[in-house]
Amino acid sequence: MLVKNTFRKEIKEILIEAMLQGEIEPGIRISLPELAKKLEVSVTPIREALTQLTEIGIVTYIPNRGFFVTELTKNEASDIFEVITILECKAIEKAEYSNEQLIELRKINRAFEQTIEPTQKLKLDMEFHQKLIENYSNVYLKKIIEDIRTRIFMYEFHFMVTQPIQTSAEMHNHIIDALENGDRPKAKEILHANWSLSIQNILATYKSKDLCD
Amino acid sequence: MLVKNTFRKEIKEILIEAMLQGEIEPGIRISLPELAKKLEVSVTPIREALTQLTEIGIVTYIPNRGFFVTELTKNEASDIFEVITILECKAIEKAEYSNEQLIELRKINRAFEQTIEPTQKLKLDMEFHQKLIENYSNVYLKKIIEDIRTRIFMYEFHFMVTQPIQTSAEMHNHIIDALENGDRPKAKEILHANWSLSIQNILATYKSKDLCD
DNA sequence: ATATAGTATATCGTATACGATTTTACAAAG
DNA sequence: CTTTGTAAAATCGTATACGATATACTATAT
Repeated sequence: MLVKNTFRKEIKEILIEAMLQGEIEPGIRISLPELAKKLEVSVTPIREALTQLTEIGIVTYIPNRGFFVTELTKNEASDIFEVITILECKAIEKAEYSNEQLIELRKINRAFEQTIEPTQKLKLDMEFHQKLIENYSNVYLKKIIEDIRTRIFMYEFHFMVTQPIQTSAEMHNHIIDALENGDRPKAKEILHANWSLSIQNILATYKSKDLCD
Repeated sequence: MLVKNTFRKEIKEILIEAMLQGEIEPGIRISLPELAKKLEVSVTPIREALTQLTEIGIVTYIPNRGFFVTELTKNEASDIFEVITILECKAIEKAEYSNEQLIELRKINRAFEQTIEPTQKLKLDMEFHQKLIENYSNVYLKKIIEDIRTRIFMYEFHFMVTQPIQTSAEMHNHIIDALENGDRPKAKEILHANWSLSIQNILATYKSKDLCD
């Protein structure tokens, strides 16, 4: 089943994908024996993968109790929102955008706008953001963004946060417009609002579900 | 020997401290059997700690060969410089500074200015930066800064980078002045220059030692 | 009926074992 | 002397074992 690369690497990827698919939800404890059985490996590489994921915050470790998928507190929501916003704004400030890329961005956004299936929608939203900073050279910065983005999308999926999609797709279009016009400040401003919208929607859903403070 | 907490957590801390002390230097392979012997534990928690450290970039993993302390490439130097600068600038833009804190900052900086012992000097430089953003509430952002700062100081130690200390201490003082005067843009500008100085010194030392491109 | 204590079970965190891979050492050939 | 090939040793990555801890369940006391 698990071949090539270390199991640890593969398991990490599987876990992240499972979180993005809603198979593993925030708050739950990840059962090492169950996962080991499911993946047909021992708990050793699973533990190693999970300890890695604690480092980026998507998994929380509690001694003697195990690994839990991190729930989002209001404080942390604003914390990560702040970080992703300034870093992604820095990225679009400095990235290069060819015509091909802008066309590709519009294409993704059109698909995003037109899809109604929630999982697909989230995937396209994520894809848009990935494409947006694809050409930015700072690998380190992109990794941080990637980690945060994964978490945000996981929470959106978890709560089936339904963004006002026209608003979000419109924002994406305005970002692309601004980039096309070379108006980086404008693009940043809209991107800031776009992430703000995401986080606010998550927090609004929290309030209605009274889950986590 | 290792009691309380998980071994993994303690080992991670020990490893980071050893890197900051120059006992484990960039580029070397971390021998699991040797470390296990030295710390009187099995390799299991060591591996777990090391896999965590790969996630923040301070350790690099190569399949079947093991864990290495990450060497600094020129690209990565500018990558992490960019990230720490924007994040630390954001932190001082938003942090609160009491009189007590400004006094404490000056105190640390005075010690930094007056010390000649390289290890102690680096520690004080690090302490200054820690105190600088201590009151900023964004825990997530502070962790990212902490991780990067650890790496930078490790490289400074590794190359015994001797900053023009009067310049650096002066910059610190100007930052404090600006904060005292409520001039956050000014403080940010000087902080930016301060980190730029650090990174440039590291890169200059690289060039003279022709180690890593 | 509820609370507490004791026991059984499941899981966690680490140690040890073992096959796979890499590194090192040494011998043979050019 | 240098290069190549082979064997031995060391290490890596994962599986398994086991004592420690947490959780679940049962019995007893109030």
